Amino acid sequence: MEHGHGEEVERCECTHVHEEVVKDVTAHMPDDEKIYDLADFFKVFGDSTRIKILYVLLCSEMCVCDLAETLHMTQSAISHQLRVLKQMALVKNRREGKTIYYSLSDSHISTILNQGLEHIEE
Amino acid sequence: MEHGHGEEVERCECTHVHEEVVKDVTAHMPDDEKIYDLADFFKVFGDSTRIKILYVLLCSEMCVCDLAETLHMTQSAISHQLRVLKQMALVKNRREGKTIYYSLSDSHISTILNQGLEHIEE
DNA sequence: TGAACATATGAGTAATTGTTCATATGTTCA
DNA sequence: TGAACATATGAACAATTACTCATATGTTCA
Repeated sequence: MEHGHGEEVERCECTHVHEEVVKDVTAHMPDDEKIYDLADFFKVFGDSTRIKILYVLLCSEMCVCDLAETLHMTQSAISHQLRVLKQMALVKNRREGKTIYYSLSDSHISTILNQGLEHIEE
Repeated sequence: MEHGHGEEVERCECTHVHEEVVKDVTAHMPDDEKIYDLADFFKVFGDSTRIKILYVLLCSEMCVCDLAETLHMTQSAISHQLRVLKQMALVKNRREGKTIYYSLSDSHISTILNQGLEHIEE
């Protein structure tokens, strides 16, 4: 049983592909670009330092310095991670003199964190 | 103004820590272990191959071979990722002869994916 | 203006991770 | 039983990533 695309590299050796299902599912998949964006989005949640930062900001707006103190990490490490969170539009900041205060910029965040918690708690 | 823990390494040079806020927030943080589990959970969603697999399975139960065909990837690569998804209890499988069918094992998954989509679509 | 402070950032490094390749495990059927 | 098939897995490698260190940017205040 041929797969019908001789010009492509053969990826799968199985001879019994269920072609209808494959076609059907393929038709209902989100665009590749959207998939990559989604993965990048969740990647941001896939680091404990960033999760901690989000939980802190869920509780209170905070400056970089206090975040570092709270999480027992260097100012630089926190600053780097805040940059990642900001790029993904999860946090925003405002300046007050020398100090820069960060806060959550999206209301989905607690929902997403809670869904995650529900899962890992079975 | 001392921070009051001389035995610890000094992580933050700022001299103006807002101690009350730090204390308050610290008291309301989830356990470290839970934070790590959460990060590990979201890490699983932070890869486009795994996201694709989840979207496929959201649509239909499927064998490893068909997944590889659908996503244009090797059987081995898919199998490795299915292992990760299974360890996180996101997918389950059943055997039927030589074939092993995978399907979603958790109803939160579509909710979580949708929350992510909502965010990246602004 | 210049010193002190709060934050940001680039380069370097160690650790993690996704894929490939080769091969092992487990099932069916002649 | 042994050949063919479907899936799983370990080792190796390339790419990514989180942190550190040094330093740059930007603000305040004397």
